[in-house]
Amino acid sequence: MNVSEVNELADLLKALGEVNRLSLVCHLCECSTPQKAMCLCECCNVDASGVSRHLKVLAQQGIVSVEKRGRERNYSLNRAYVASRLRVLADKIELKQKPS
Amino acid sequence: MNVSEVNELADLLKALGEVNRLSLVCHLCECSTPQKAMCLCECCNVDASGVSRHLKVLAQQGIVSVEKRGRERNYSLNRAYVASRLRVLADKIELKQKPS
DNA sequence: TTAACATTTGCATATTTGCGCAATTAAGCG
DNA sequence: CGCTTAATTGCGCAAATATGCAAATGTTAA
Repeated sequence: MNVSEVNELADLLKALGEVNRLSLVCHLCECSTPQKAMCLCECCNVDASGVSRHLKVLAQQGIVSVEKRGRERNYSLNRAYVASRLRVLADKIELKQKPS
Repeated sequence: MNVSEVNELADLLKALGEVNRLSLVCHLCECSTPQKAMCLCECCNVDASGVSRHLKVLAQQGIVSVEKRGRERNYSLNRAYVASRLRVLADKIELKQKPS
């Protein structure tokens, strides 16, 4: 794992490693349909602008996807991507990584 | 997943989500034997005190274990623990969590 | 066009975090 | 006992981060 890979992974983990952002992720995790940002305000202790900023960070890391619908935006969790990144690290740590 | 579980997990991810700490983890990952802290200085761009502090954070989160040997301390990665925590999250995200 | 609504952005602030340096503790060795 | 080495801790600083409020943006609907 080279330097830039470590950097990228650290960015992903850092994005997940903030309580309110992780709360957002966990909330989205339990939703089968994309969620409005306003609706997501309830699951963490920040106002709308804070949620907006957190969701932006999550989107930049590819953790969530945004879909514009009129004046609202619907967010959904990129389940496969996030899970795969976490498993790659878990496998590496347990020396189970696939041969390259 | 309740509030305190989210908090704990966020702390773990935050500990992993810093480049130098993740570098330390990745380095330890490739070592079959415990490593001296001094030896670990080389894999990240901080001095001994910085490494010490980073290792402390990792130890507090249970990511690494310390073993005193005379005046030096040997660190090793808690592979099973870290991997399992990452997989639990991955499973949750992909809706594959075990029934409780 | 005006009003209402959803979201984002600018700004100021408070807190956290990472860092190096120097001092300190702790252990081995002459 | 001094001297060296390994590691930690206190301190101060700079940079990053999270937050709320208010203003701005964009969109729908009356």
